[in-house]
Amino acid sequence: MTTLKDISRKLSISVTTVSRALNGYSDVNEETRKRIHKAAVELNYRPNQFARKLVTGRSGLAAMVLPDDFGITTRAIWFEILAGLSVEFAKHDIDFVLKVSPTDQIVNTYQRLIERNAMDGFVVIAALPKDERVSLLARNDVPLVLHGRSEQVVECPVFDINNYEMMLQSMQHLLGIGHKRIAFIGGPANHGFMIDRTRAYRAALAGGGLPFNPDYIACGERMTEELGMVNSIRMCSSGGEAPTAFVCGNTMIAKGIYSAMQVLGRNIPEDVSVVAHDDALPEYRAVDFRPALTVTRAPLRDSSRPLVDLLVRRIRGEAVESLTEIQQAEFLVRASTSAVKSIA
Amino acid sequence: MTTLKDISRKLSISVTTVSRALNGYSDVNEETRKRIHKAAVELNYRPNQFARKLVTGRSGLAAMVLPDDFGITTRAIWFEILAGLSVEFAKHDIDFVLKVSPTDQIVNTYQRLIERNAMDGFVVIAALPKDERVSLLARNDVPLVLHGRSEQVVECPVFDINNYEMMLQSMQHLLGIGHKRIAFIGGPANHGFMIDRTRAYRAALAGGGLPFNPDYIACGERMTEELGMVNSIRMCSSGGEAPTAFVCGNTMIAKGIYSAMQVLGRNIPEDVSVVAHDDALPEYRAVDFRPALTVTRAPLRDSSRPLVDLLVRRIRGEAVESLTEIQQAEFLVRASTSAVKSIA
DNA sequence: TTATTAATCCGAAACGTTTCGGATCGCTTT
DNA sequence: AAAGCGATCCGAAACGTTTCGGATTAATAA
Repeated sequence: MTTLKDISRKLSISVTTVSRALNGYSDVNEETRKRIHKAAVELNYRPNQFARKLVTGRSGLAAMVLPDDFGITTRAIWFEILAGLSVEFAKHDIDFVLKVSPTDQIVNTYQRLIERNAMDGFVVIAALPKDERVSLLARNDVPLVLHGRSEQVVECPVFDINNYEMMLQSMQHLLGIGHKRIAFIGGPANHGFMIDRTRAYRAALAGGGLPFNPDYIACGERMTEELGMVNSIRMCSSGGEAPTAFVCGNTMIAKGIYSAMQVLGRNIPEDVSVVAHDDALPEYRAVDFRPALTVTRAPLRDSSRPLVDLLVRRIRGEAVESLTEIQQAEFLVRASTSAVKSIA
Repeated sequence: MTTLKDISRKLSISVTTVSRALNGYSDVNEETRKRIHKAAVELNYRPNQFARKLVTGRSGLAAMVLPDDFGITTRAIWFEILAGLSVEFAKHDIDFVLKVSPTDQIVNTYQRLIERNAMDGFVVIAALPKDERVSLLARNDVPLVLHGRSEQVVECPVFDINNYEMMLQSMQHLLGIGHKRIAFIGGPANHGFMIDRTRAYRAALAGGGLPFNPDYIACGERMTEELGMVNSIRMCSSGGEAPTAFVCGNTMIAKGIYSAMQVLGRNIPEDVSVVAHDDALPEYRAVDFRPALTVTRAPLRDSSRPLVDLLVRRIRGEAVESLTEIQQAEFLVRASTSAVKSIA
């Protein structure tokens, strides 16, 4: 543990100057700066972040709070996000702390964390339209970055993918090849991204002169294979006409639909087309589906960097107005979609 | 942000006494202690852990370093572990920081973390017989707790499950109902737990007077469905006699075997018995297998508490000798195992 | 020559704790 | 009456930074 004082002593230079040299202030001679840097590496100096925090207020810690029932989707996804955040924060010399809390205690957990005043910032995932976490943090003036747009007007950086246009694109593809009965199996109805996608779904139907059929839309808290399976089976086997195409909130849902169609003896894409949004989870690779899955693709891993960058810039004090980033998903047509057969 | 000084001022009591009262020292009058506690909650006092760290050396931070290729198994498992650790550490007022690092940089990452001197301790998972991480940490005298026994004699707390006896139990069950050709599909050969299980596998065979057939044992870096699938198919379709029973390193491998047996047209348990070790991952529930899977069960989630407890006790300075804990797995016989048919 | 200025440097205070080494006071022993 | 003791309290230093407000020197401008 070498300290500023050690360097100071060794070089007979004041602690002040050593500190200023190391922090790149302009009022230190270039030559002494070099000596100081040299001594610093020789002595293997590492600034004590706790001492620094005491005076600057910055701790070099950022956190994320997760519900212990894992919400929206599966563990694998969360891990993907966590891993990405950890490495991105590391690039900024920030340690990433993970808090897991009972779902009904999430807000309390935030409250305690805010009081302790140890975190430089938070990343908040899966924004709800009115998000209590967000308002709590914003009210206490602690930096946060939001994944997904929240309806409430808050002063905080936001990262999101273009859910609306993404969905529009999928729909227009299907409409363009003649589909008239298109179902949408999505996620939790109250989440921002689902609201956007639903809006786009309805807009696309309207644009194509098609009616909105409430039986053709399914929501669910957890976007799993099961959700895709049970809902697609239900839609295909209820009295009315079955959909000729499905749009899925993610690839797991699509996987469920694939299984369901196999059970029902319908072929993809001859009988049913399938499109999904692809977060690029390594465990559900769209190209490995048989037939390969047509998707809008926006790798979840790619969201870590913008999230962290935005948060860091907010912590550094940049104006919030400039801190919004929307990622465009790419549209990849593969073998799971084809023109509708006119026999319908 | 209220500080000791605020309480001190409000009560006209020295900062020293306030500090000592709050920390439970005996040299403060019971009545003043009460006044101080009252004022502390009124002012919503939260000790500044950074100031504290400066003088005590304890930061209230513990970390785990993971490889970015996730090693041994799937993301879901890691998340299970992380979540458990986070909530257990929280009970001790310790923040859990997650570091993800390129696999070939793991040791460097530890090195830097040690130099920065910011973590009170580390939890190290999946011990190798000679584990560089462990020796590095131990050499620098930083507290760690080990999951899985390491061969090298280090002074550090260890938590593990009884891999050897567990395996013995599975084998004896199979031997007891008449199986003579028992295969073992495990995990990465160099890991401690795999070594223990392999030893038990061979010991059980020897105990039953059976030969060790190297074709009947399969290792693999990642304990996935695929591993179970390809190896069981290979074993069943090579020239010699097929195994009548499989012991699996985890339930994912078992799942792979189930699929493989279906493909090969063999029935479980009529043609083939299957036993697995069950970490109790919510996504692979042994009771939901068809037929339900016989297992040795030791929920991974249950390991968080002992791990954290051991580490905290080590940090507090308890003698390392007392800090070893071995969890006994329970053996649950279900429908996937039955007496061997004599037709073989 | 003297006043300004630019380039360097530094002392001391501050951040919020903990802890060492007493100090005070009233009682009990000798 | 002096000494000793237990119960309470406290001042000041220390932990390792950053930063405010100068101080010093030499060169430049008046």
